[in-house]
Amino acid sequence: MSQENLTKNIFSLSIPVLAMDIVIFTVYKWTLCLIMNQRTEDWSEKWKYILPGWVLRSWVSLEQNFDNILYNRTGIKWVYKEQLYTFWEVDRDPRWHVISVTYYALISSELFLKNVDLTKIHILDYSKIDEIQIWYDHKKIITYAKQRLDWKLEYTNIVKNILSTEFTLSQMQWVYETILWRKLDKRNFRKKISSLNILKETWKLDKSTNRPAMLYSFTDKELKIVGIL
Amino acid sequence: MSQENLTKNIFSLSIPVLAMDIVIFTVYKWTLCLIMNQRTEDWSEKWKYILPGWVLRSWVSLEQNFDNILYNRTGIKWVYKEQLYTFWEVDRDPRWHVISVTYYALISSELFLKNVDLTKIHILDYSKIDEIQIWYDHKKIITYAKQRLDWKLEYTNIVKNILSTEFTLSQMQWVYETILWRKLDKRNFRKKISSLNILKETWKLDKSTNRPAMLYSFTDKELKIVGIL
DNA sequence: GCAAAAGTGTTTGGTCTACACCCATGA
DNA sequence: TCATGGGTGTAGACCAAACACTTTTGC
Repeated sequence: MSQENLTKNIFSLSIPVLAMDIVIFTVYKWTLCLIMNQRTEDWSEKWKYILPGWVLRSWVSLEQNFDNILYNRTGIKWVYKEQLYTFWEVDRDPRWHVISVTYYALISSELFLKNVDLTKIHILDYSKIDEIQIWYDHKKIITYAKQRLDWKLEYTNIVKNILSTEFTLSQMQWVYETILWRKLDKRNFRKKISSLNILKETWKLDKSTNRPAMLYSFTDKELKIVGIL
Repeated sequence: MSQENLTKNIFSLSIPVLAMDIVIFTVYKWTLCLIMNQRTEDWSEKWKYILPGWVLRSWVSLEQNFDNILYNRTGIKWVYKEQLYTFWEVDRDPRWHVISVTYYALISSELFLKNVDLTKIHILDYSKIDEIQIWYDHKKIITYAKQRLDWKLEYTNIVKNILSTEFTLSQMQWVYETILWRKLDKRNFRKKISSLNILKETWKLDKSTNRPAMLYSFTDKELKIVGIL
């Protein structure tokens, strides 16, 4: 059944359409970015940015659905993800009642750029989202996802899902500073991170800067609750 | 359309059934309790406890749906509520794919007992849930709700939704101790609470104990993020 | 030799914890 | 007068924040 016939049938039962939308964050060129599609509205020529997503079918769990959307749009099989919230989406066509289960995800920009076809999906600067056209209430979802991301950065080791596997402490601090949008004290940051025992030295050096810096990696593979800031 | 015909039609489209289940907590006789219905399984005579809930229809927002379930089952029009999580429910009948949007809610036992018909809905001791029969994976939902409740107790003024409008500091401390299931130091508790400026004295006395105690009420109507413990 | 980023300690103020006794009332 | 729960303060440990200079390298 086509997507269009399906939604028509769903309307006739007077039940809501169940969909999934996903918010994918990355840090690219030291800037927090979103991965989004573009679509025209049916009744106009205007292009708008829209979160990757589609209408849910049976037989597939929510997590599997996420993975399918991700793979379909980016060619990537696994990223860190977390369920965000389930929204009742109000539409301008009053026959439409969409309930959208949303997830957010983190990806390192290296992994993203290696797999993706940039003619089909776009990477856009989070700080500019107020200036661009966004599909319906997807901006509300993005704002909610950003709040959750901020919180998780402060209280867990989630940041490892945005960093590449080896990184310097300065790079890690820059990621915190760009996402949380505030300056952190270098000495206090390093002291705190090293007291948490979540990193190990690789004893390799990053020579891309003037004075070479130690490269670190995370000791734990799993998400861990730790007060970072 | 009957609920049964509706679900049959939904299956034929091979989309998941969308439902809502709600977890209602209260503190009754200094014990954390759940408000649940009872239902027999179709193919057996066994009675099991089930969370209040039903299949979602169009035209009604998620929050409105919650209020409708609450009113239908308890006769109560408003309680504090929060969306919890959206679960993909695996059932023993493989044709069934249920996606359940869950909420949790808090209510003072006075308000609950004033409105409810106890032949239609039950109040049961949270600490005994391992000993009773619970519908499918509703226990998983309850456990998740309890974690969220614990967290919110520690970091917000959410406790006011379980207490009656005027209460003594000892009553407040008892609520924390029964829900979090640990002893708190009386002096430190009172010091912390009073430093937060979230309560005001009513200058009335509770004379039900030996030495009369000051009755307090909350200054803020809204949920507020404050580190309580 | 100088520009650029890496790396490193100490002091201070605030917050958390542990802990024990007197007070007001009802029975 | 005694049993019951209400109410109060202090000392030590720990944690967070503020703050500036030296080191290593590339150019």
